[in-house]
Amino acid sequence: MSAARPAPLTGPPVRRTRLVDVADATGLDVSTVSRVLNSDPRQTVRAETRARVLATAARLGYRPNALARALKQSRSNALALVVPMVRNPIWSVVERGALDRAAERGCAVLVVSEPTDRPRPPAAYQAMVLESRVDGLVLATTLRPRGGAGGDLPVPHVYLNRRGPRPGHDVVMDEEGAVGLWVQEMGRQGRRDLVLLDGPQDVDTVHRRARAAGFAGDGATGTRVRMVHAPATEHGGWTAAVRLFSDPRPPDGIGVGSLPQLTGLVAAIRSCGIAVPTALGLVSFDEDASLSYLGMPVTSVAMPLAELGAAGVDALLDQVDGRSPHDVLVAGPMRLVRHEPAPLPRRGSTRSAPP
Amino acid sequence: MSAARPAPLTGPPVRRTRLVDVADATGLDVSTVSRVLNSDPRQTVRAETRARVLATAARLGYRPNALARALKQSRSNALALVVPMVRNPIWSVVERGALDRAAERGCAVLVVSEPTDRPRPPAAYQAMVLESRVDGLVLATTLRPRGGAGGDLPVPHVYLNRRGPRPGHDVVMDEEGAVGLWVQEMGRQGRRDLVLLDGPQDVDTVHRRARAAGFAGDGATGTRVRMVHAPATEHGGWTAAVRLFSDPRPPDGIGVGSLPQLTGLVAAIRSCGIAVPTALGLVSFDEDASLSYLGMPVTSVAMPLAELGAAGVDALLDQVDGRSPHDVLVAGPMRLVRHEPAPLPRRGSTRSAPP
DNA sequence: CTGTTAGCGCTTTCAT
DNA sequence: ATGAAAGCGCTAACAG
Repeated sequence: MSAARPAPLTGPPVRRTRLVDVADATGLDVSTVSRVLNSDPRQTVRAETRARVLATAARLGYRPNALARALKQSRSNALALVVPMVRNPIWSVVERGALDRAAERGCAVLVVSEPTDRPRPPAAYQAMVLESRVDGLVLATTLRPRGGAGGDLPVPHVYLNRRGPRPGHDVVMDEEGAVGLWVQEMGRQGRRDLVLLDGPQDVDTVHRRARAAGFAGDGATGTRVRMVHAPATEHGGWTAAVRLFSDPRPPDGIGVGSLPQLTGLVAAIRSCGIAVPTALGLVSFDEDASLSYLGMPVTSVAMPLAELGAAGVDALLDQVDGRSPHDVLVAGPMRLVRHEPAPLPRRGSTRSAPP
Repeated sequence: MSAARPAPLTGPPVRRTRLVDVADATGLDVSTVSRVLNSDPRQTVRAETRARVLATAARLGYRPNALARALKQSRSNALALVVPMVRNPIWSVVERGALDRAAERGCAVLVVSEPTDRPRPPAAYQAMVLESRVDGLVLATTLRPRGGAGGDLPVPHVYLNRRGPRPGHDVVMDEEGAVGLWVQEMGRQGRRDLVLLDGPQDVDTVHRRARAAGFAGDGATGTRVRMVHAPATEHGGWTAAVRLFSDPRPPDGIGVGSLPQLTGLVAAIRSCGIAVPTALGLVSFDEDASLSYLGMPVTSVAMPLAELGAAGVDALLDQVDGRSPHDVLVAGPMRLVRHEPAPLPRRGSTRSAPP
C-alpha cells in the first residue's frame, strides 16, 4: 500500500491563531482588530490601521474561532437538516440545494440522517437547538404527524416536503400540480384508465398526491384514476404491478411516486410482456438520469428539488432572524421530461432497442 | 393547505436553561452542579446533593450549552464528513455507518457535500478545524491526490475509501480482495475472457482495482482480464458496453465498478441481445436491492460500507485523542450476493422472466 | 479613531 | 463536601 509514497511526516498539531495574536503582532487592541475583521458598518478605523490588521491577519493565517463568536452572539450560524435515510436518490438533490444555499448565507449544516426503521419525533431534534449547536431545524422526516398535540416545537424550524402539525412551518412543492401534469400528459396520449402507484398513505407527499388524484377523474372524458399504495421499494413496486397486470382491466397509464418503485414496476412490465408505450404509458414523479436506460420510454415530472432545499433554508433563517414563520409553496420550475431509450449507434447488432 | 389543522400557535422562543439556573434553583454553586452533571470521576459529592441536582436539572429541562463547553475544553466533539456529491447510493450507506458510530461516541457530524464538478483540495476543509467548528476531518473525496507536495494537513484527518498523499491516514476497503472474489467467481462459472468496467483512472478505488485486475490474468487457466475505464454514469456504462459488444471477441464476464455504470451496461446488454448468464456473467462491485430487478441475474460483491464509515470515525477520533495516526484496512465482511430476477407468482401472464 | 471593560456559559484548579 | 475565581476567544457597549 505504500511503495512510491513519501514518508508519514506527521507535523505537530496546528497552533490556532487567536485574535489576540493578531492584536499583539500589530500593536493594536483586540477590539480594534475585531472591528476591522468584522468590517463594522460604522467604520471608524484609519485606512492605514485597517490595512495593517488585514495584512497581519492574512500573514498569520488567522481564522476566527466560531465557537467563541457563537457563544458571544448567542447564534451558532449553523442549522440541522434532518433527512430520512432512504435509498431514494432524490434526497441528495434536495440536500445539495440546501447545503449550497446555507453556504451562500454563511451557515454550516449539520446533517442528521433519520433511520426510517426507527423514526424519532421532531421534538427529539430540538435538543440540538437547546444545546446551541444549531440555530434551527429543517425537518425532512417523511411521516405525517399523528395528532396536532405535542407537536409544537418552541425552536425555529421548518418541515421540508411535508406539512407539520400546524400551518406556518411548511415548505412543500406543488404535488397537486405534479399530479395535474401527469393526468394531462396521459390525456394527451389518449389514455383514460390511470393508476397512481405511490408509497404508503402516511407519507405526506403521497397523501397530497392521492388527494389530487381523487379529484382528477373526469366524467366528461371518461378518465378514471385509481390509487395504489405500496411500500416505496423495488419489491413494493413489483408486487403492486404484478397484481395490477393480472387484473381483468389493467390501466393504460401509470404514474409512479418513487424511483425504487419504478424499478420494480419496470421489471414487472418486462416480465409480463406489457408493451410500452403502446399498451401502457409511464410517468415517474422523480426525475433521474437512469430513466433513459430502462429500455422503455418513460416521462418524468421533474420537481424543483434543489429549490425546495434552498427554500427550506431560507424559510428557517427567516425565523432565526426573528421574522414570523410562514408556509412556503415551492412552485416552479416543474416540467415534463421525456426519456427515450438510448439508440444503438450506426449498425445495431442482433436486435435494436424497443421504440 | 389548512382545513382541519389547528391554529398556528407560535409560542415565544424558548428560554434556554443555564447551569446557573439549576444552581440557583438548588441553592448550590455552579461548580457543584457541574461536577454532578459531568459525573466527575473523583465524586466528592453527597448523595443527597447529587440527587437534588439531578432532579432539578431534569425538572428545568437543563441542556448543557455545547458551545460554551467546547470553548472551555478546546474540543467541539464534532467532526466533518466530506463526501462527494454523486448519485451513487453507496455513499448513503457509508454515511450511515459514520453517523451511527459518531453518535455512539458522542460526536456530532457536519456533512459537507463536495460537488464533483468543482472539487476542492483537502486543505480547503481544514478551515473548519482552524475555526474550531470540528475536531477533525473525514475526507471521502474521490480524487487521488496529484503530487505528494502540499498535501499535508496539520489537523486531525483521515481519508476514507481513498489514500491520501502520505500513508498513516488512509481508511480503505480490500479492493484487491474484491477483484479476487470476482475473478474467482467468474472462473467457477468457466469464464475466461473478463473485462473490468470501472470509473476513471484517477479515482483511487478504481486505481487499486485496476492494479489488482492487472495481476489477475492467469496463463495456466487461460484467463485474461482487460480494463475499461469510463465515466461513472449510466451513459459511461452504456457507451463502453456498446463498444465492447461490437468487438470481434466480446468478453464472457464483466465486473462493474458502480451502480450507474451497471444500469447503462444492462441497457446495452438488452439492446444488443446478449444472453445473460449464458453468454455473459455479470458482477457488480456495489450491492443494492435494485439488482434483483434488472431482469437478468447479477452477482454483487457486497463491500463492508457501513463498517468503512464507522472505521473512519474511529480512526479520526483516535487522532483527536492524541494517538498517532495509522492506516486502516477494513477487511470484512465481504461476500458474493446472487440476485436472480424476481419470479412471477403462480400462473405467469404472457411470458415469463428471462432465466 | 482606538482602548477599556464586561460578559456569553461552562469547566477546573485551588481554597475552605 | 462545597464554593470562589479564573479564563476559553470573542464581541459590543461605553469611554477617552
